[in-house]
Amino acid sequence: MFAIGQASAQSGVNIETIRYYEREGIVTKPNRSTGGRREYTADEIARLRFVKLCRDLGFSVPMIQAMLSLASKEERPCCEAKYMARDQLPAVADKIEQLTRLQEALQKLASCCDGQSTAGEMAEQMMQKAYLDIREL
Amino acid sequence: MFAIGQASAQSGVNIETIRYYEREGIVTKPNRSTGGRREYTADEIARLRFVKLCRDLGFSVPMIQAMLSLASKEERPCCEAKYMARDQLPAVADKIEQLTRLQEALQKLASCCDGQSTAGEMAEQMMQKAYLDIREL
DNA sequence: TCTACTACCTGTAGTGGCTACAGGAGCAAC
DNA sequence: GTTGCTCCTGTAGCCACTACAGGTAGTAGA
Repeated sequence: MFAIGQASAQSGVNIETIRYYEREGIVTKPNRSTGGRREYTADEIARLRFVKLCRDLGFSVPMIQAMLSLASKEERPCCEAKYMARDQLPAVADKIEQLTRLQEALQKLASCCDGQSTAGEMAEQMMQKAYLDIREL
Repeated sequence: MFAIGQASAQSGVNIETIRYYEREGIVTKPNRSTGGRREYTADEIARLRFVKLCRDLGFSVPMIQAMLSLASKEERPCCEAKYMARDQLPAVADKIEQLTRLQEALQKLASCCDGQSTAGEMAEQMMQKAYLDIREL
């Protein structure tokens, strides 16, 4: 069992944010000690980490709740979870694709600079290229 | 030249949000018509699209401003832009890696279901696996 | 030219997702 | 038992939007 401070350190989620997630029902309420303090299991901490990961990746809370519900032990038809997972996949694939384009633009910018021309000129070219790529999506 | 409604439709950024970005200095002020209406160039719309893309990908506004400043025409030493681009790259690479893990977990969930066991059992296994992966980061 | 309608304007208030702070309580070590 | 840390609840504030109110520009038809 871990106190909220340990859960925060292990998950990377701010203590205040953990309590906020609990208030909002984004994560389940943990057990309490006799003194009224929250006690987290390793699994609960893993879920916090999962929420943080998804938030950092730009997913909305309702979307994260949908993904977490896939991991719930409720008896629901298998096909439902399958379709829910499939619903999330295009969004994930889109994000990966867009990030890859951004990465390429930044890599070019970081590598092609010859120390002669100004950064503005180089960056302008690269970012124009990135804009064009994005415009084609 | 495009009106704000067209800029919104082409960039996917809400009209109110475009005005907010202008107020906050996140994008430059566009020219105005004689009647005082905003008029956007294709390039300004591309920048709006770029901001939206980055926000959707979970980047903060200051980070996006840093990336946009790479594309500014200011005279600044080339190496500075290069280092700025290099600063952004690890964050982008991290996001791609984490999204790829998430994608794998969801793909397994979407494909391995045999229609016999409950979704809860399957998803629990998959998500436990995903949690373990994340824990190792 | 008048009227109706739509898209735009400024300004302000509200929302989602946190984050910080106030004031107090649990608990371990000395 | 008191010092010092971590925790508690509750509330207020911040960032990044989003919605709404009340009014103006521009356009199209009678």
